[in-house]
Amino acid sequence: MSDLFAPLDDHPAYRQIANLIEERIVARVLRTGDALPSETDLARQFGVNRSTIREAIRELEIHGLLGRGRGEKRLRVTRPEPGSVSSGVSRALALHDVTFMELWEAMMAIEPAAAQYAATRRTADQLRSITRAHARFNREIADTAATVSAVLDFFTAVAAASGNQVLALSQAPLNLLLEPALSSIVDRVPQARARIQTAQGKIIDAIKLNKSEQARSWMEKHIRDFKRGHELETSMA
Amino acid sequence: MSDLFAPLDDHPAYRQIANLIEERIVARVLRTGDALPSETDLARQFGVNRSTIREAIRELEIHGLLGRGRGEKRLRVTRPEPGSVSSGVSRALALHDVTFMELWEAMMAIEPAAAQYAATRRTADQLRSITRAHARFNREIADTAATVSAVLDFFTAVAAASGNQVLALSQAPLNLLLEPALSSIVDRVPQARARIQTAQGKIIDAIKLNKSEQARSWMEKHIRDFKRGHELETSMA
DNA sequence: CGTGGCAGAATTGTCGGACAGTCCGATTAT
DNA sequence: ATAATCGGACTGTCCGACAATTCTGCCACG
Repeated sequence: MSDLFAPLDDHPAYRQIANLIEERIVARVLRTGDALPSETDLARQFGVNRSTIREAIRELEIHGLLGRGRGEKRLRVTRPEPGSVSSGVSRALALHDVTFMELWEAMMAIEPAAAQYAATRRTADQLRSITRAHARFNREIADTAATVSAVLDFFTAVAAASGNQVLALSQAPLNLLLEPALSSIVDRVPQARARIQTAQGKIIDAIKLNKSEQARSWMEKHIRDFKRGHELETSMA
Repeated sequence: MSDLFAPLDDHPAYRQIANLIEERIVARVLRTGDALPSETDLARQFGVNRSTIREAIRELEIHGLLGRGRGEKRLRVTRPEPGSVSSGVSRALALHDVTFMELWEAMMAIEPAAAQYAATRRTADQLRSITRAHARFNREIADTAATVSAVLDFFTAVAAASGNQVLALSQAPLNLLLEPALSSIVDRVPQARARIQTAQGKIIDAIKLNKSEQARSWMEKHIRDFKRGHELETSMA
């Protein structure tokens, strides 16, 4: 199984430094909100050139571990938000030519679970977020883009209300993948809007009344509908 | 909903360049396997300094869109693999203090689905990967770390066999989060090994015989066991 | 006492150039 | 044809520099 010699990979300095800083952040030595030392200072501490430091921080910045408020110069330690991570995942998936079926299967696994937990754990505030997305969906009947965006917001709000960060973070990338497919469906399948509206309403009712089983099963129906919509849409292409 | 003025964010040059190159990659102008022009050349084309180019490339390299084979100098376009993306996700989750219950709920959503699809779609090769992980688990009864790693490999192999890249990519980060918790369980709950062994065996049988419902339900049992194990383990801490 | 404004220090983004180590390709030797 | 060799190309790292912007301490003023 294992060879006698492993291929040695020499990590360039900027990668090592990135890892070192990351360690400190994950170990909470550098806590969220703390400002990072200046690039010059870091260069001195690590005994490398500022250019090298810059390449290292770029890595952490991209991972969302470092960031800065708008118009702020110094970097500070931040906690990566779902959005910053999910874009990376969905770009990866896009490049792998994900099919609608793959996406759909994943949604069938994740969204109903999220709805179920949302029904038992949602706060009043989270419920409001969900209804707000639903209201926006009802309002934006004309504009396809706005409609789609409201649907995605609905999913995001439900996932957030599940009180489960892992589910929320797993759900986030699905949205970005769903967007183009959903646009076509909404555009070309007339009955789609009405069905989405009904389903969202039922899901909200269940979540409001803490009926987890109902929330789950309505979300399942809702997602199933997407498959039907997609089949209709492709058949009329 | 939308303010009158959006906060304008000036994109630094290295970010713009990164986006430009990324566009070309996503649009398949630069295709997988193609070698990227040299840094000097890119600097000339974009009319910026090589340092700037380097910071831009770093971004794409981290996202897994660029990479180089071992001991290769030139960068080439690559497709991001689950591993490269998942580490980012799980780091994000780790920083958010994910609880075992959150992780467990997500596993309950994803792993049974993966097992189910694996049972209907696995190739002979993928089945071999799964059995190999199982065999390694059986062999490594002494070393906790090796045992845990074999369990994680089992999950990875099943997810890969599901033939669904979205599920596979959603599953990957869970492994990294599971590792520490599973180590404790394996270390301190004596019956854990036996139960894992049984469950893996049943799952493999079901996948081998293309019995998707059985694969799903055994995977569910398997994951449920983790919760029991975790409860036992914490109660004896 | 709080507020606003200002000069100077600090910091980032970008630039130019430089050099050692290593990889690649072509040429030459076996 | 295969193996050794050599020069060019490229990356990783360093140095030094400068404009633009932000931060900070200080001072005047209401």
